[in-house]
Amino acid sequence: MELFTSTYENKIDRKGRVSVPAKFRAILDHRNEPLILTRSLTHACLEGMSSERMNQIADAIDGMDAFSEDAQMLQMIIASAQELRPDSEGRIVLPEEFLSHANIDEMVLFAGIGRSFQLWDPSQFKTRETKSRAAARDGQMPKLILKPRNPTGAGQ
Amino acid sequence: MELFTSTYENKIDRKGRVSVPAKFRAILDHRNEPLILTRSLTHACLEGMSSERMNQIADAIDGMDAFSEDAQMLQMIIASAQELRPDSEGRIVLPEEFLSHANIDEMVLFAGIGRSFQLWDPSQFKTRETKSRAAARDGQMPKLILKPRNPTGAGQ
DNA sequence: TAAATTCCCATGATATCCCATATTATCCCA
DNA sequence: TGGGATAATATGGGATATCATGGGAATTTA
Repeated sequence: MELFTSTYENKIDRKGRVSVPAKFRAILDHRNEPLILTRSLTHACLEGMSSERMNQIADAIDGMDAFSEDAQMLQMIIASAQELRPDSEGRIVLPEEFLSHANIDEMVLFAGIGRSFQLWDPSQFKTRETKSRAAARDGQMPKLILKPRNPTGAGQ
Repeated sequence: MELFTSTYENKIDRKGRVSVPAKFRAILDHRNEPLILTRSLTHACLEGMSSERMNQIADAIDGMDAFSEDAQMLQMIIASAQELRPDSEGRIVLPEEFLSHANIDEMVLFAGIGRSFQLWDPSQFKTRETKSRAAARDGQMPKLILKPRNPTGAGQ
């Protein structure tokens, strides 16, 4: 499975359009799946993913007690989701509630985080990155235990 | 598993391209995997690895609480990683943020360190090497404990 | 019908492809 | 074992393709 990696900083034009990075589009196109955006529950950013990933989240919520506080909170992820179809040039228009949630005005920073990606106001992302790197230098790195992967992907 | 060994010093041409040492390419090609570069969290250098390792990190994140601090720090690793496909001559173009992180300008030193390799500014690497060797002569040699390997390689 | 959205084409910048060449490493045979 | 032949590698540069971005025109929405 291809991963969303790296960061890209793209401009919002006067019509409100912004290019989805070609590498990200290629991953979505390759799976022939539409792009889903949601507002992050914990950060001033947006989450982008394939609809398959959104289904995984729905499945995870279905596995919980449906009336629990946790389930209801996570349902907000799905409630805020929008399917955005890029135009023939690979651009999308971010709705107003998305822009304000992430404090995005003229530039969008796309950050690949593996199975999904995030959309940030560039300066807010850079602040976060600086803090993470400082924490890493201070030895606050999380334990990372790498497991050999099943070549067939069957165990995934 | 084949190891990345030895050091190579290659030139960055006026288009910003630099040859990945053929020996390193052969290891990656052999696994048919793209090359991933990240900025080291601890040093002024870049880390090169196969995408297999990036997938392992993504798997580890999926197994964690998605909203935890730990998961977020690991996501930052993926966000700062770039997948670089060498051209038909085996060259890559190092993006600006990578060059500045490692203080690389016209030459790149590739240092094989086993399961992965590093990219350094040649003079900074040589300074490091000198210091390490001096420390070793001063008796600051770490204990090196070797274990017999499982011939099948199953135990990693 | 005015405003907003979508479609389509244009363009500059950048990255990639492809071929050429010098230099180094490897091979092979006397 | 030496040394010329051969192959692999790093490097250079022109041609081509891709990508992000811009904007006019057509279409939809309110």
